[in-house]
Amino acid sequence: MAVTTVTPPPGAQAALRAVRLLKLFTPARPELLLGELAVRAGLNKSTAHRLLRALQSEGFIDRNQATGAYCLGAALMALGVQALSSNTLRVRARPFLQRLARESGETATLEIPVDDSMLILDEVAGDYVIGAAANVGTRWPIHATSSGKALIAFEDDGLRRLQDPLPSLTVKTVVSREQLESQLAGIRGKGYAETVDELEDGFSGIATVVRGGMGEVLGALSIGGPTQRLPASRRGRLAAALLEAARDLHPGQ
Amino acid sequence: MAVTTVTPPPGAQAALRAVRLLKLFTPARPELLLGELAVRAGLNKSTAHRLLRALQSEGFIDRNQATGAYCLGAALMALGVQALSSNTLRVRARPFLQRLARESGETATLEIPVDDSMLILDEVAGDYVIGAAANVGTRWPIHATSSGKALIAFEDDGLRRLQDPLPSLTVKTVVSREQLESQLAGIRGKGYAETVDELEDGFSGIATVVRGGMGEVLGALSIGGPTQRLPASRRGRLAAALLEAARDLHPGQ
DNA sequence: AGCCGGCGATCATAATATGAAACCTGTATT
DNA sequence: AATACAGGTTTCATATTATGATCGCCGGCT
Repeated sequence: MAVTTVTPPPGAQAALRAVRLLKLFTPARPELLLGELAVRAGLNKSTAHRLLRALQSEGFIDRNQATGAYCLGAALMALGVQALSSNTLRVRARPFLQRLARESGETATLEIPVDDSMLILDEVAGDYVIGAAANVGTRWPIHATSSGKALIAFEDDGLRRLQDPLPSLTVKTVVSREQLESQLAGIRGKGYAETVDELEDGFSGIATVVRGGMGEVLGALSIGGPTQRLPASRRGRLAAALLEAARDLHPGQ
Repeated sequence: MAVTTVTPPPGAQAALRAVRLLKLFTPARPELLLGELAVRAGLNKSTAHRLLRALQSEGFIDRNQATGAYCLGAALMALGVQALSSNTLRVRARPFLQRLARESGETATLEIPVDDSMLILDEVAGDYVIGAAANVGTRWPIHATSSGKALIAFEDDGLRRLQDPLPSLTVKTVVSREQLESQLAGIRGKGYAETVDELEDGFSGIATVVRGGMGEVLGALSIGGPTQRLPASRRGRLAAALLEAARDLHPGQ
């Protein structure tokens, strides 16, 4: 819920390196070899090995017994899910998500920024399966999501989060930084952002930011669904409900 | 999937300390102050502070803007869920869980050990809601679960995992180490373990271990439900299906 | 106003992490 | 079968990096 980016601290190099090793594991590369890890983290093989051992001894890293490859460990799964379920914003936002999903019939999500992506903290589906939250924990690039655009529009120095170059996910994805920046004023004016076929062909969404007690941007509420069910007119109507929810969710008075 | 416990490594003190700081956060204490963290981790306040900053800069730690209290961060949520969903055992076990749940009508789970507890890696409910996996990511004490008992019975030096003293969850919980150890031979003989009202009053379960390619114990498959629906006779019958599933799940032909 | 509890910064000290090199082990290659 | 290779693991001298006692700071409480 950082309103300010925390300064990279001195005197904790080893801890930082260990964390960065963990972050090298992605859904696309769930298993990595020592050499790869060392190169990607910019570490000496010995150093990487030592840190990985430490992480392994705590269960944050595990190894494929057969291949010897490193992968993320069970303790990390436990801690991650725990972090998710004990998140106060998530708990507070739940009823609002339910209401948004019920009233719109579409899927409502709560998302927060993680590095250069938006993480789905919670999700309530609309007309389909109730209770299913299949996408909780997944991440999407900031520049292609409505929630991400809302975030960089309203957060101080939000643009710092954008990766370079902006990856293209569909033919509609905005990959020019200038073009993206030119949308921000409009988003600030309306109070919400939109994505139409930019993330995935046939998917549209709208989103607005959620603020904390000090007015700092914590994340975003969003509603999303099939593009053909969400023309501009309907997006505009749903946005009103979204803005109301975000306002009511705000703690400060 | 450690068949051997990894030796606590030298030369990675800072990384270890950082990880241990993270582990101080529990569902019961999701927010902690610097002082508490330092004391519980056995660290100097300065050291704890420095490490926390490093973790915060990477999004593993976050702070409650209002109170200043430390809590687990968003990057950890993302990484934890990612670890969960990219777990190969989980993917492989899924169809077996579904079959067990369908055939028994009860809830089937896949669990793995994390420190002194069993973590629910995946879950398929039986007759009730399909697809709901409400308990994935939660942990239970090893000594009170059928999966935990199966684990310590079949794993080399499994007893090392037991905490001391054994906490009591219900009046039936086995809290004597000797009594627990005396059950292990029986479990090894039958091939599966049971828990009856030991974890929660009215809940019973059976479990057997899952092994990896090298014969090492990876975790446990279990079936659980209301005690009144699961008398000894039925538990025995279900155990056969459980053992078969565990055998078929085994990779090494 | 003044106090108090908690967080954050500083800095001399030495403990700790570092990485080059050598070693080992199992797998492909000739 | 012998050899080369690719990856993992261990070692150890070096100095970089982490450490923690102390002090300063800020914001709430009385």
